[in-house]
Amino acid sequence: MLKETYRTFFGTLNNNSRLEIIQLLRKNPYNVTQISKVLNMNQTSVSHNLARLKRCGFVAVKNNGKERIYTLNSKTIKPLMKLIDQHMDTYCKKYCC
Amino acid sequence: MLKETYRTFFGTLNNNSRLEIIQLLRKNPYNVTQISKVLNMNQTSVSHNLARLKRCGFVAVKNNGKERIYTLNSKTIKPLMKLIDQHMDTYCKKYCC
DNA sequence: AATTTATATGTTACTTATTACATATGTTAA
DNA sequence: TTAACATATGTAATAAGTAACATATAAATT
Repeated sequence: MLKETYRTFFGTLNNNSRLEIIQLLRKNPYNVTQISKVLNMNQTSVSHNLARLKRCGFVAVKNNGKERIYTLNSKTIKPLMKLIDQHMDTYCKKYCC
Repeated sequence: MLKETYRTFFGTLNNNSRLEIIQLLRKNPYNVTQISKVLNMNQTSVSHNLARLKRCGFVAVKNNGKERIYTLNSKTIKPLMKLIDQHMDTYCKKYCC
């Protein structure tokens, strides 16, 4: 059902840890340990959150030996985040928060 | 803080009632009672949710006598929803849900 | 000015999500 | 083949969000 798909989509984005991961991956691809260290999150939390991001097509992963390198979806999520930043610049200073 | 702004933004979208309201307002502006009837939600719930949507710049409101007519932000939220629909079309059938 | 209609707000029981623990799996190197 | 490193998954206490009640405000009609 469409409604549930939206919920999965936005539920995925509505989380500090996942947003921090997304912001990091906007710059560069990283593996789990790197994300974990840079963001000062424990590894299991990073893995759980990456699993959810992957399930929704926000990130893709490729294996490199024992590492797994995560990349942000540049076709849809990168431009989406840009559009959202624009909305926040224009509206969220006045109305939100 | 930026992180909190994102949370407010996505938290607003991560809710069935508010998503239904947004989908309805993508078609047309409506007043509270109309939204309430069409979506079969109680009025207080609709008002609470519209208040949050307004706080974040998702909707605008104008008074018409005792009615208040709510309009979806056509500059940012309409195109945003379109982009999200595109992402879901491409990725969410395979990965999500 | 009292009544009706339209909308907004305060509060709380209940539902849902998150985080972090313990632990499992998978890969490489000695 | 076992030790070490990298990542994933199951589970549960805790934290956060939701819905719906009661009630307040505001405009128009009588």
